[in-house]
Amino acid sequence: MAGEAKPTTNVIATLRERGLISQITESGLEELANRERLTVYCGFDPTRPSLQIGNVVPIILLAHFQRAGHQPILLVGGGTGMIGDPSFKSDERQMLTLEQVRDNAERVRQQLSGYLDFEGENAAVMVNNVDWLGKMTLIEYLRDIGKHFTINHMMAKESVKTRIESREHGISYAEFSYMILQAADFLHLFDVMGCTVQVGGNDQWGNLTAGVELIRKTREAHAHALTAPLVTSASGAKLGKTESGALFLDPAMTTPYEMYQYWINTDDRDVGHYLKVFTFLSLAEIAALEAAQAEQPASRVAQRTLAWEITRLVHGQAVADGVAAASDALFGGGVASLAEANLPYLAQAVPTTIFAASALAAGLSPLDALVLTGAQPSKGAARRLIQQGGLYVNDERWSDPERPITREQALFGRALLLRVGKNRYHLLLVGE
RNA sequence: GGGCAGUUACCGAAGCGGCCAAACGGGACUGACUGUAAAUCAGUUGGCUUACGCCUUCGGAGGUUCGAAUCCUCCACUGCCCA
Repeated sequence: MAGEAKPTTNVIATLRERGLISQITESGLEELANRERLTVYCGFDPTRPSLQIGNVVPIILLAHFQRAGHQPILLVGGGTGMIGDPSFKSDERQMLTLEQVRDNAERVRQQLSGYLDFEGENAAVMVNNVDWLGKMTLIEYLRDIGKHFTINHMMAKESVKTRIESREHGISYAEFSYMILQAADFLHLFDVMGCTVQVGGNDQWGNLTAGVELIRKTREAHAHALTAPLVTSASGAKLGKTESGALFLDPAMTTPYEMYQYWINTDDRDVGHYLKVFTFLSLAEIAALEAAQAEQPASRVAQRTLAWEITRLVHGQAVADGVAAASDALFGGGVASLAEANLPYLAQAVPTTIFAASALAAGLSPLDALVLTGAQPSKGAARRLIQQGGLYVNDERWSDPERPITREQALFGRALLLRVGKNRYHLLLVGE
C-alpha cells in the first residue's frame, strides 16, 4: 500500500515550523516523506483508564502525517502495558492486573478513535500489540530479538540511566526489557504493514531508536524516528496540571467544560505556541489571532479559539459549542443568554444540585440554597457572604439574606444559577 | 528506664484564673480594581431563623473554683537531654 500515492505536502517542514519536532533520526526522512507515502505509527500504553492531554501531541503528529497523505497506525499497548515503560521513571511501576490492562486498553482504544480518518486510501489503522507480543515464545524473543541488543548499549540509554545508578530503586529485568518489546513492535509493523516511521513524545527517544536499530540489523532496512518536544508553559508549569489532577481525555474523568476552561486560562505568552501545537489552523491564522489578542487582551480571542479547537478535537464539535455557550453564559453574556438546550452543558460546567419544585413554590431561603448546594458550610457563613455582596442568583446580586427566592427568578422555570464571589457557581435544578 | 519542654482554631504562634470564640502572622474567602491574569487596598474567617443572647471549642478524662485555654491529678502523643 505504502508508496503508491504521492504525498501532498512536506509534512516534516510543517511539523518543524509548528515546533513539533524535538529529535529526528538523521536518515533522510524529510526527502523520503516528500517522495512516497509512508506508514507511521505511535504507541499508547494503557497504564491508566484514560489518556491525558499530553498524549494528544503525538496523535497530532500522526494527523499531520495523514493530512500530508501518509498512513497512520495507532498502536494500543495491550502487551507492553503489562510490563510498564521505565523511561525517565524514578520508581519501579506497580504492575497492573491483566484485567486492568485489558479494561484500560479498551478505553484507550475508544479515546484514540476520534482523531484520525479511518476511511479513504490512507485510512488510519488501529492495532494492539498484545496480538503479536502475546503469542511470541520465550525462545523466539531471545533468539530473534534479544540477540540483537547488547546489555552494554541498553544500560547506556539516558531513559534508564538513573534507575541503573540508583541504589534505592533499581530496575527489574521486566522493565529493563521494555525497550526490546517496543523494538519488536516496530519490527512487526515493518514486516506486516511496511511501517518505517515511529513517532512519540521526547521521553520515547530511546525506545524508538531501539526499534530503528533492530530493523537495520535484522532487515537491513532504514527506519526512522521522530519525537515531539514536551510541551511546557512560559511559567514553567507542567502542561495539563489542574488542582484536581491531570487533564484526562475521558469526559467522565475531566469534563469537557474543565478542558475548555483550562485552555481559556492560557497565558498570553503561551497561546500562540499552543495554537501551533494543538490545532490545525494555518500559521497565518495563528499570527492574526496573536495580533488581535495583543491589541485587545480582554477579548481573549486567541484563548477562545484555542479552547474551542481543542475541545472540538477531543470531544467533538457539538460538545465544544455547548461548553463554549455555557462558558460565555458564566463569564460574559449572563445566564439569560443561554439557550435551554445548552442547560445540560451548564450543569456539566458547575456543581449541580436537584431540588424539589415545592421548595421553590414556597419561596427558597438563599441561606438554605447556599447550604443545600454545599456552596457554603453554614448559614452563618452564607449570611456573611450575602452581606458582603458575594451572592448572585441568575446574575442578579442578592443582598438580602431574608428575601426568599421564588419561581419568578428561575430560568426556564426550573434553573437557578447561584454565583458565589467572582467565579464559583452552583446550579440548582428543579427535579422532575 | 530517668529528666526537661511542649500539645491552642486550616497552618504557625500569643494567651498563664474573670475584660477569651481566644492577640498577631500566613492561608482561605468576599468586595473594589482588572483580561475568567498578576499586583494592590478594604473587609470576613466556630455553630445557631444575627441574637450586646445561647451552644460547642484551646491533646483526652477527671478534679479545685462563684468562674478554667489558664491551677491540680491521671492518661496519650511530640521534641530535646541522660542511661
